[in-house]
Amino acid sequence: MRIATWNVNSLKARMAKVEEWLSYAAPDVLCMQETKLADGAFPAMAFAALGYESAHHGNGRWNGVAILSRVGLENPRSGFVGEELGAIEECRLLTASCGGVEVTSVYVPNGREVGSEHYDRKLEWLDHLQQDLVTHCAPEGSMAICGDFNVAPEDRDVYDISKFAGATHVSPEERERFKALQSFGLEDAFRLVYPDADQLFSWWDYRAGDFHKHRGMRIDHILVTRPLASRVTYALIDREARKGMGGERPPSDHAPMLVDVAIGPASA
DNA sequence: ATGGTAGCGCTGCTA
Repeated sequence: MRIATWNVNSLKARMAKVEEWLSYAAPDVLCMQETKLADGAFPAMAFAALGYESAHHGNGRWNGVAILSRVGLENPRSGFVGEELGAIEECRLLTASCGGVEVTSVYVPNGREVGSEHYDRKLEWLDHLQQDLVTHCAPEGSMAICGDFNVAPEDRDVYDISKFAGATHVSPEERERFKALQSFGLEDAFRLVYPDADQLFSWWDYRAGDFHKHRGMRIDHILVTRPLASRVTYALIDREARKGMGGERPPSDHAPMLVDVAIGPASA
């Protein structure tokens, strides 16, 4: 089974690129973030025509998460467990059962600046995610939590740690919470395949030519429980998909990431 | 170089 995640930065602006990417990357499951769509505007029919069932959770202007699956999609549910109408999670969390795997599409708050109220909300949001996992999920099951975590787990996951002094995405508090997810029983699928690779990124600022200067961060992750981790055969951050073509605008500030797990109908 | 770009949507916010 090929599981992928992509922060598309507006599905409305990116639909053609997403369809193109589906056709050549051929994931069985794709988690998207920042669709920036209301549920009623989500192009479920277009994805169905490509063979994908889908679920979407969005309010419109900001955030918005989705799951596409061509190996079945059952029991979609959004938000934190027991939460009233997404008051805390803000259309950033969606889970569904896809081909025997509990798949979550997650878009963690950015945090803006360390010490700001937005930063505090980011930490609280990550605590909520952890609490839901501990209370309602079993690490011995088959789970994949995929998305934009807005956390670079290690110094080697940013282009120059000295440029990030006091910045979000690398603070000890954020990294502690990322490690807590791992302690629950979730493994960073990228690191299973590339334990020694440095300077491989999933996001580059649109500004100042950062992409072409290789100034990025690895903040998009696929975390898998051990039954899946033991069957991971391949992983890739598709940097090519971040390039603009022939002077076009770049497709998103994030590259898609995928992982192959040797289970299910599409196993390698 | 405390700059810079993209998306939404029409003013400034979010990233």
